[in-house]
Amino acid sequence: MYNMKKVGMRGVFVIRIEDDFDLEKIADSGQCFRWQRDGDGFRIPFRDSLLFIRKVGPQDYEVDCTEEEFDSIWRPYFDLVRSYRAIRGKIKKKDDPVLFEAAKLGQGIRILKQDPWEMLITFIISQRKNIPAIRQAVEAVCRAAGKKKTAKDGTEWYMFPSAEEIASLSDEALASCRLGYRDKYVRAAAEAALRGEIDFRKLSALSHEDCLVELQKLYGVGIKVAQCVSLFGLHHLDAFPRDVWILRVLDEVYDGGKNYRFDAYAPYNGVMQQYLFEYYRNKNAREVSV
DNA sequence: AGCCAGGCTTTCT
DNA sequence: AGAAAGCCTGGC
Repeated sequence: MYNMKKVGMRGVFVIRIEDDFDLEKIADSGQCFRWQRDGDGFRIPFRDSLLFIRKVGPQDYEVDCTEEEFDSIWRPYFDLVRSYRAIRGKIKKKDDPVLFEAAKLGQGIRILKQDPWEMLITFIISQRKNIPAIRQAVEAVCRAAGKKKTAKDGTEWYMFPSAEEIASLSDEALASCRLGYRDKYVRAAAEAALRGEIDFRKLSALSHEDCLVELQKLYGVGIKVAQCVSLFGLHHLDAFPRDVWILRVLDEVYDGGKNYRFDAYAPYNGVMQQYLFEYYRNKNAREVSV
């Protein structure tokens, strides 16, 4: 899938990625809310690691970690063992011209393998918020409850807080994150995790459908949030979150969803959802701004 | 049982 | 002012 070559500096090397991979599109795709633009690259927090990555050639990316760290942490995170070009190739223009166009514009999007706990809290917070507001709220929770870290180059950042750390916040401290009515959902999820009522090690052994049932037992978690956690946190690539944009495109293009061919794209409907989401959101944004 | 309206906090455009 | 990657509650 990719070749690697060192460029000399300690803990810095260049990786070649010969598949769909577009940092800008992934950053804007609404699946990750903590990526930070930094110069011509991105700083990406994940568990207790922080990666700086920037594009240095058509398929070449400089990363500030060791090869071992890239292989063990970041290759799975970016899902580089899978070919998204091949998934995109399943879409035929004659079968579905809208999805074909969406996938062409969305080429480079991947489904990241993110931390399921972080995804649960993040998508609880996302309810009725736009993306900039989600970023702000998630970062506030990290600052309030997460461990402070200092990267090799001195950059300070905060880990996403554990269930224990969130549960131990006072009402005042949680309220200062300004989550609005969602703060009681966040606290309930943290307390459920402490009681063992939600355990992602057990959840990862279940089918996508069983995951949805388990996740929806949590207060404040409905079908939309459950699908997002399943797709972005548990990497069930057939999960198909229906947000307002997807409901809109299913209604307007696929006759309420009847004409969208889920069977044809299984088990990758979640990838298709990302193409449709980006395409329709950007299309609408352009129309509004004109 | 299953559907639907109303309400909810805050931020961004 | 209206919309924003929704969900809960109560009433039919």
